[in-house]
Amino acid sequence: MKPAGIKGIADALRISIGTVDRALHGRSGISPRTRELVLAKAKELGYRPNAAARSLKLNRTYRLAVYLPLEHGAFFDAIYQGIAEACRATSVLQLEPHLFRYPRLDYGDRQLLSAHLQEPWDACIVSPGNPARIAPVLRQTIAAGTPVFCVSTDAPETGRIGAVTVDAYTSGAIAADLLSHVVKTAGPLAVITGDLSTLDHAEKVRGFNEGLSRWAAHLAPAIILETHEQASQAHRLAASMLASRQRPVALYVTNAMSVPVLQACAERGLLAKLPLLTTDLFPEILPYLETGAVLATLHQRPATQGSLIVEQIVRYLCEGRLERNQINLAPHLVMRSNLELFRGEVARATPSGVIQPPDRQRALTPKEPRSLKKRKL
Amino acid sequence: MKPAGIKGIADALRISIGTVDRALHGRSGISPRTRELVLAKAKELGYRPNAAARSLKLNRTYRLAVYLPLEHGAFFDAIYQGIAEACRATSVLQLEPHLFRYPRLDYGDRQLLSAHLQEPWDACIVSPGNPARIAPVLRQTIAAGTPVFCVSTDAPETGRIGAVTVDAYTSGAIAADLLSHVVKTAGPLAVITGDLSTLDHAEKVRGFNEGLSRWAAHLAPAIILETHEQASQAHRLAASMLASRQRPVALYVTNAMSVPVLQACAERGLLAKLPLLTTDLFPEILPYLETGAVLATLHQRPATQGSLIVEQIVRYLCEGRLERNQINLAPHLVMRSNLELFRGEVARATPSGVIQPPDRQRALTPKEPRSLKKRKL
DNA sequence: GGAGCTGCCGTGTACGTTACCGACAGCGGT
DNA sequence: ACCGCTGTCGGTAACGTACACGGCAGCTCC
Repeated sequence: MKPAGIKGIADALRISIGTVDRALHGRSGISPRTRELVLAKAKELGYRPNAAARSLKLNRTYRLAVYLPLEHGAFFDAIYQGIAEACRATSVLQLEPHLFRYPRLDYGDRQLLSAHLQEPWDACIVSPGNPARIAPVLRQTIAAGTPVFCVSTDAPETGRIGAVTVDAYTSGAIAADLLSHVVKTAGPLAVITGDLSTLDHAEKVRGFNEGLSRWAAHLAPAIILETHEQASQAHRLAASMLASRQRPVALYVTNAMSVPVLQACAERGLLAKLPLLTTDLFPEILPYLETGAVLATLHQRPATQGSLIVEQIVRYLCEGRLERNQINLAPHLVMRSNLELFRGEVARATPSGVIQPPDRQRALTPKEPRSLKKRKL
Repeated sequence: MKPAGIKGIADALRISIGTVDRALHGRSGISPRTRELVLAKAKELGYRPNAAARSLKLNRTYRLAVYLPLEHGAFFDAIYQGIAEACRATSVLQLEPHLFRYPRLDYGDRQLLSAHLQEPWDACIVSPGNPARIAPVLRQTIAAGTPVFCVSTDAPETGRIGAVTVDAYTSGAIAADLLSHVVKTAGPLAVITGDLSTLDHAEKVRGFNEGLSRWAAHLAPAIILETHEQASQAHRLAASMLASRQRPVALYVTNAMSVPVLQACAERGLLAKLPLLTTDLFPEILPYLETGAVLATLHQRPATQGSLIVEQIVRYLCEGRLERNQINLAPHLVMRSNLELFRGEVARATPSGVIQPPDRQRALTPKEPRSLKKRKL
């Protein structure tokens, strides 16, 4: 009826629970024959370890290393908020998150991870902006015994245990889908993105373009502008594009550079005229959403991603494996009509964009020259 | 540093753990003075009961009564799927959900709940279609010691412990928001709804109308059609409306009666012409979404609601209270562009629309005459 | 004044698991 | 024959909590 415990197996085989424990957990000091017998009986009786008893016995705090970039502060702050919140809410075992931040999406993560290779972390969370670049270090970390979990972006080929992402391709496709219905006049569309060498942005652009070609034959293919994550450049590019002869009929901003772009629109009096789609939800964008100047923003639900990855970690630490090792979330479409429901998720981050845990916080200072950013990938 | 256990309090006061236990759990056999001392020390030391030890000690299965209507089968099936899934996934304590179904949203729930008043349920989940009508029974249930949780719709004035809902008003508002951008030609809008006496539908219509007046001055106020949850009537009403002189320029279906309405549209060759918004995600609607005949559907995330309410129950059973007793979810907007991400959530329900747990399943047969539906409320 | 009762409190056991200690057989070496 | 070593297994304390049981005062009552 009910699944037998370790004692049930021991009684059924007339051996001691110590032997059963050795067999089930691959410990040494047991003959291969006995191990086979125990494992067979365990499967027969449907053994499921009692998580409560286990976490009671080995009552330790699990140390969780979280590596997030300082770039896109508000977004990654919200991810860490979700992580910390979930760690606090977990009742079955106590998790202690430690945050480490590095300067940019594509630089600094490897140094931090390498430095921690010898330390006894129970799990670590990374956000691999450039999966291929960081893969070797992740493989080393896994080989050293620390399970790796990915959030926001994924690196599946490294053997990471679990991942929570939002589908970047779908984000782009949704943007195209919406604009295909809203934009009736023919004309070019514009995509303002960060850096196409970043997987996330490339996927969004791909989804947007494929969506356009499928659903919006009346619209010209999109103009792609790369801001390289600099506000001044974003403003300059947007302004010059809006002043040009080939003015776009709608805009889609795939990164957090919405505000300078919106300012450029406002300067030319196009705020109410031009359908605008943005990405993420942060305080500065709220007024634009409320007035309808921004049609919708593609909310990547960072807090949800953070709490889900912790949920995966808990499950992995308890059961030793994951049935679904990748969770692909749908981005939420936030508009003036449902904005109220998301107010709780915005602007809970610290103003500075840096979260300082009381115990240990190390932020790497950028020493590597900027030119190293261009890699062969 | 770390929160003290029951032993820590006992040592600090130089008394036994038995006495501390009596004080903390309000048991008899302790003097008021000692109890005060213990409670004060517990607060001072920041006592947090060890969930693992507790659930190990009282290693019982909690019995969970789930009351859901047979009407709108697919939707409530999905809620139960979410509940059952979450019960299985809970490692800290074992939950055993028992499903009871009653014929209609507005009839049959009271009888089931009344009949169970004397039974020892550890918690129950209800979906109060008409909160005012069922409130007395819920109050009785709570008074009898069974904590009540609401899903899909809420009855906050009854003293229920927790609730998970999607914001019906926002669903309507989102529909209006979308149509305000998509529909450029002036004309009336049509809302096909169930029964305006149901709170859920009334709220959606209210949200839709207020959204229209705020954001779509160019569109005439909506025509409201009540289907009373009958497919034939839905088809008839939609067909006659589409044939009338005042043909609407867009449709919004707030209940699960989309398919007959869509068929009526198809019969008049309006499928590609008329912007259509629907509610919920079920297998029959998938082709319409794929082709773009349905612009978007407002997915009320029944599985998510189910798993979240179980999460609330677990938290309540472990900690004795809830910090947030109401969770208001945002509906997901499912369109052709993000449909793929939701395929896993659709059509996992049993074909008959009735889930039969192996042990005990009682479905009330409708005996009460239909006329009783009209109550003074 | 002892029996019986009540109020208050300490002690012990059990929950299922992990980790460690020690028992015991078998073996080779001295 | 004794020692030491290895491989295999049994036994058991302990994790923090819940709860039953028993003890010890103080009291009443015949």
